[in-house]
Amino acid sequence: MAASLDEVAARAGVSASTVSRALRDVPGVALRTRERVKAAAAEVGYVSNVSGSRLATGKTGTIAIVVPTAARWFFGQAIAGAGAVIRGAGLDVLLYELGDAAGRQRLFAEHGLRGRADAVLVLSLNLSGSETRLLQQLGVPVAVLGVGPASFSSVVVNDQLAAESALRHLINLGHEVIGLIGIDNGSDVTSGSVPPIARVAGYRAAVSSAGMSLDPDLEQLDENSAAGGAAAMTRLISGPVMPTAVFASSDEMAFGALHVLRSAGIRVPADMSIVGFDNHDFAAVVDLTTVDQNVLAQGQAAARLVLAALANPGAAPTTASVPTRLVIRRSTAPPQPLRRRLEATDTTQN
Amino acid sequence: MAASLDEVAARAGVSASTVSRALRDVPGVALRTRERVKAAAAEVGYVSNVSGSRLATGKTGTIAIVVPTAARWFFGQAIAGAGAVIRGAGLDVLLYELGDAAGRQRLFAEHGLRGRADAVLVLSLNLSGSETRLLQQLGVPVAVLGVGPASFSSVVVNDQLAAESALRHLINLGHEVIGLIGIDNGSDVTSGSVPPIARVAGYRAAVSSAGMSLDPDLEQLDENSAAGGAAAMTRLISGPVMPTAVFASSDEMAFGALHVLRSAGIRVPADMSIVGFDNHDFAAVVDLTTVDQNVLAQGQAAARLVLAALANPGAAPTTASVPTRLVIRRSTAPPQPLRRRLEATDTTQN
DNA sequence: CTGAAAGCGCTTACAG
DNA sequence: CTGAAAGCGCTTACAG
Repeated sequence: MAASLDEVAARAGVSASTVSRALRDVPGVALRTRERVKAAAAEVGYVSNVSGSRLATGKTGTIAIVVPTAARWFFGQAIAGAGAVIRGAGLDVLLYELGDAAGRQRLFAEHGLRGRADAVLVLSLNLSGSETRLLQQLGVPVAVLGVGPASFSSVVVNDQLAAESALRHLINLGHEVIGLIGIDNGSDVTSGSVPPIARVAGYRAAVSSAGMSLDPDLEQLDENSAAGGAAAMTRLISGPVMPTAVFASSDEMAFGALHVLRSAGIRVPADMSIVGFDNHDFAAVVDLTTVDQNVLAQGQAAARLVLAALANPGAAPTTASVPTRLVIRRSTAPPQPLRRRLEATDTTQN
Repeated sequence: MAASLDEVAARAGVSASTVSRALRDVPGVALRTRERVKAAAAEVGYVSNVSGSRLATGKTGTIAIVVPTAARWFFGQAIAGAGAVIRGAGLDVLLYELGDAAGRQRLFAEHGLRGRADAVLVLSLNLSGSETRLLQQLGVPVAVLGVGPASFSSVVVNDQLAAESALRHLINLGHEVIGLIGIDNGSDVTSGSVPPIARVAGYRAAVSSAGMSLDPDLEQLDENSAAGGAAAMTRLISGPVMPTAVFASSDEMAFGALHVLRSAGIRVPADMSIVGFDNHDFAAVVDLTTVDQNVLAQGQAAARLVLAALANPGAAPTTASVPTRLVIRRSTAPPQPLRRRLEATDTTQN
């Protein structure tokens, strides 16, 4: 059904070699010849057979994106960002979702990627030593989104500093008892490796340097989801010491936390301030003060890194850093004087 | 660097043909020979070169998923569902995000898909006649998620019936003035084709058959996002007639609407009931009554359809229907008696 | 600037 | 059950 190179050659009255060269715009073909060939190709609706050219060139024209799942906000954004850059460069994207531990094992152990892509982009996965080795054995450029092995280019965000700035905002507002809702990745492959530790470190650093003491009861970890955030906030507001402000390590967790506060009659920000992390699409809708990390831009940057490595195979791996910024909305305010807080609490208990 | 078929053949002391047959588990190879070949392949770490086999067989071992963007909840779910089924069948997924109108044009007009995949899965796109024709000319099975041309298999949801059931719930609760927040896709390619019209039709059918009259002021369309939902709800509560309940055509719109109600001091469900559509991950968190449409399952079903078409090329296109169900949460309740409503409104205005 | 030929790494009738 | 040979549709030195 599809026309072949030879048909175009016959129609244009040249050899297949010339057709090949003319159509790919490689230099060394007379302008008139090139035009004649292109016209002939258009007439028969010729489309180059990718399998043929891949075999001949050894290039697949494809970049693999490896991701825990496409079904979560963060990864959807990252895929979209990286995908746009990749397609902009004329390459295809092959999407590998790990799904679960078995899927992860399968992809890495069984050479699932071998020969299928010219480069691979790993999004937010804590790569094990053996996984890193398997990726290296692929013999193609690899870039990662998030902290990765030194042998790969990477795109990072300074999570600790970003968390510190969020905390400082709370501290400058006058808060003296600040809780943390942190991410506990557990063994869930789909949760990726949103650097939870760096954000906790930022919380602790800011709290300590403000002269406040760290209290384990004020640090509640849970799974990175609205439900996890709700559970963590429930523990905070029923714990031994009630914070006047909370830093949540992700917006999704903050959303769940906000809901618990609302159900409990605890007003935001009057009775409790809350800051998230992400600047998720819904953060603006619920007026959540949050740390913006432009995930789309991170995906784009990662794709550019891998494209650069493809263009310049010898180059050393580089690390690109995407800036974050605090977005102030209406979920943060100075703490209320104690009396008003108690009154508000009484009202709630009616 | 990678070992070739011939190396394995030499090592196992057989011909390349036999290696090829043995490794792919095609019948007609002596058991002992097969084992010897597999052992030799394992020893040299042989991995079949996909370009070579693709050219020889004409099969790519790949299914293309065409989607407006991976950066929206609905499509992330659908990609994950379809992807799991496709990978389960041992095939790769090639992801084509349209991005914008230009990207859409490029993919369809420039034979972007030709020869790259054994089948294509189109997720929620209103295909034009020429796009349909171009897909047919690909000569591979095509399946769509959502309403599509009769020549392709499709997975649908009965949007009208689902909307009607949501409305009936509101009507049975005693609501007599019910607003609609509908989806206005406009010209945004990334919004896909969530069948907005069918949901509006369901709203109208239920309202009419309950003996209530349709009022254009009660139908507010906007873009399918939290911001759009917020804008539409703002118009509803500042319009000539104040509804006691609202049906939102998507959960994202409902989230925005809920936020506006909260800001306005209109209590849900005491002063206003609201039903969404999707059963988005966050719906449970905000206690939103909604129509569950299992998008993951829709993606899986679409992938199964395309796999079936691949296995049985002659078969006629089929349509699979994924059931929806109303999930009752705490955003719906009977309307308050008029007096209490007025009191509540007064309080708000203080 | 152009063409004939070899080759990319497999698979598959065909023959034995 | 096994092997030699042709072929899948391109690209690319090489020669002219």
